[in-house]
Amino acid sequence: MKYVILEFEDEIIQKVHETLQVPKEMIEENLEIPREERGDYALPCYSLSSTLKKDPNKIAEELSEKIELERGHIKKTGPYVNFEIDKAYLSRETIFTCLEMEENFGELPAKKEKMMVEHTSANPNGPLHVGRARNPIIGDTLARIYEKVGYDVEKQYYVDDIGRQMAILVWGILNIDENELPKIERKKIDHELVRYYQEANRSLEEDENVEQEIQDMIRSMEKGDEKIFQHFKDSAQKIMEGIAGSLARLNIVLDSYKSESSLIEDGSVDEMIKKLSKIENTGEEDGAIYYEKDGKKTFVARKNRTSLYPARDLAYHKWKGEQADILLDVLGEDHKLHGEFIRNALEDLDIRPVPQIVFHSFVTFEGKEMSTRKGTYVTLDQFMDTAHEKAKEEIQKRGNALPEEVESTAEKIGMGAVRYHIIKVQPQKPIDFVWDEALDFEGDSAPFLQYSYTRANSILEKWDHSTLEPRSLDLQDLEEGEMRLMKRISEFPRVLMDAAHNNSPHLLAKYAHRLAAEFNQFYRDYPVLQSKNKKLERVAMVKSFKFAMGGVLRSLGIGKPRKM
RNA sequence: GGGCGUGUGGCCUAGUCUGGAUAUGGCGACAGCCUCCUAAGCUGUAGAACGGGGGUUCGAAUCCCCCUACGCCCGCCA
Repeated sequence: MKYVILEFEDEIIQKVHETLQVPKEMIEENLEIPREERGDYALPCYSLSSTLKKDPNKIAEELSEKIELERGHIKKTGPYVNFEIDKAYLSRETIFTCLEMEENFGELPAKKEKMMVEHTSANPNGPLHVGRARNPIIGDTLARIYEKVGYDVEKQYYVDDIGRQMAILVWGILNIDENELPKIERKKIDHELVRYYQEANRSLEEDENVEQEIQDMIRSMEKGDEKIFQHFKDSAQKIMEGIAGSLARLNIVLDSYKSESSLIEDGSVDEMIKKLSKIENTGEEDGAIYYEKDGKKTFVARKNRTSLYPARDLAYHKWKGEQADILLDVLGEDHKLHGEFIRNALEDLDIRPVPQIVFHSFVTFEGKEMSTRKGTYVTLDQFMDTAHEKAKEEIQKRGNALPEEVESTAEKIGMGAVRYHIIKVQPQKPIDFVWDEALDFEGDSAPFLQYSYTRANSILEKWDHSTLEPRSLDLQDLEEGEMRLMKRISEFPRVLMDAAHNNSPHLLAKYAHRLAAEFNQFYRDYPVLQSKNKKLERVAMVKSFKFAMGGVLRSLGIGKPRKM
């Protein structure tokens, strides 16, 4: 793999470093990507000027005079130095790299570290709703990005099969007559069972005895009552089937599941509580054990010494750390404090690695909170079905897809739209889910990306497939828009690195949109198959785009329709 | 009361970490483009001094302080 853009960056940093004798990190920090007219990279010399105690104009002048770039040129503009890469060279090499790597274009050398990305981990008490879908979409996209950047990634789901939520569900299943429940609106196990959960919550509010019965269940489960324990595990298992089914439709597949109950069964939670009680920041109150940091107490064990969630989650993180070198958790913003606790406590216990945590804020539905308990939500399944139907309608309206492919194409477009709609917004920003926006298939949407891909595909299908020998192409006199397209393509590995480094999957979505837009312009301006003297060259560019966009879509978990 | 996060044209959004040269893109609006590889596309116009105020700086959407609106959290729940 040869990525000209990365080589160019290195060259700039190296040469500025040699000329000014300032640390490379400092140059790297200051090097930025300016607006297009000014070149590919820019170095403002102001902050260098304070360390070097020299006029920034002088520094810019010195750099522009002394530095000779192998594949590009350098220009001083006031206190700035602008670097421009030789576009013909960049385009040529990018074409070669794309044609050689095909859809692996953009991937970086394999790294030694094993990574574990934990995402979703929703309580198994009912189907995922649109709000809960944000977590898996962020998690899966990050996992895909990290894979592309070279890590071996395991996608993990932590199944909370013993909490209060489970007790409520199990109580409902054991005590509520199916006839009292509303009709099933979808034949899917999680949708069927959530009715018991919702009805149990209603009983809980109306009847005080129910609370007592649920407490009793939790107590007997904790005391090791095998029968109750089995009920908990079975119910969780069933709901998990439903959740996994919904996720699979979005191209989200977990590699492994770890249940909370297993950590209790194998004694690792007790062990963790023992470890905790030995460290300085731990205290006891009334027999209960807590961890304290910055005046904030987190209880890890009750006075009867049964474990609390924080202790179990610590044991879980210790276990994860034994499976991988780098840990990444994707959590809702309600877990921020808990996340801090986990990181602090692991530090104090000297347990490594400490996880990186991506927090995302909540999704509201047309301004209102979504709640599984209250049943006020749009389920992910419902969203996916509606997206599929809308995509199907659009396909039929246009009539470009083959009849036998309508369903599979509608699925790719619909599911792509779902994922893209969620992933294009940075995680920490709140999303208000509005049907019309979610199902807008124009502009900044997945179908826009897929459309550009099918356009490329369509050209390539019409091409006679005559021999295309990259090295014998005439790539000397490329036109502006051709080079712009290749430049855009060449940025892919850089974007992947930035998205991974900042745990910002939305950066990839933004790039995907820029890439598709660039191709749409190329498509308008440069006939490919009708071209008299550049047909093969342009076919090579279209192929390059198809490979690059194919890789981008794969990293976003979005399907690639052939026609649409 | 305290902590964390968010506030950018009518609406949604990038940029904020790592301060820099005319603030990104989409929706909507208006005006255009299909005898030519799919118009889910493309071109153009109008529209924001970046929640408010103060400060640091040669320079602030970006850093610091105060205020404000909204979300989340502050349980021997998870």
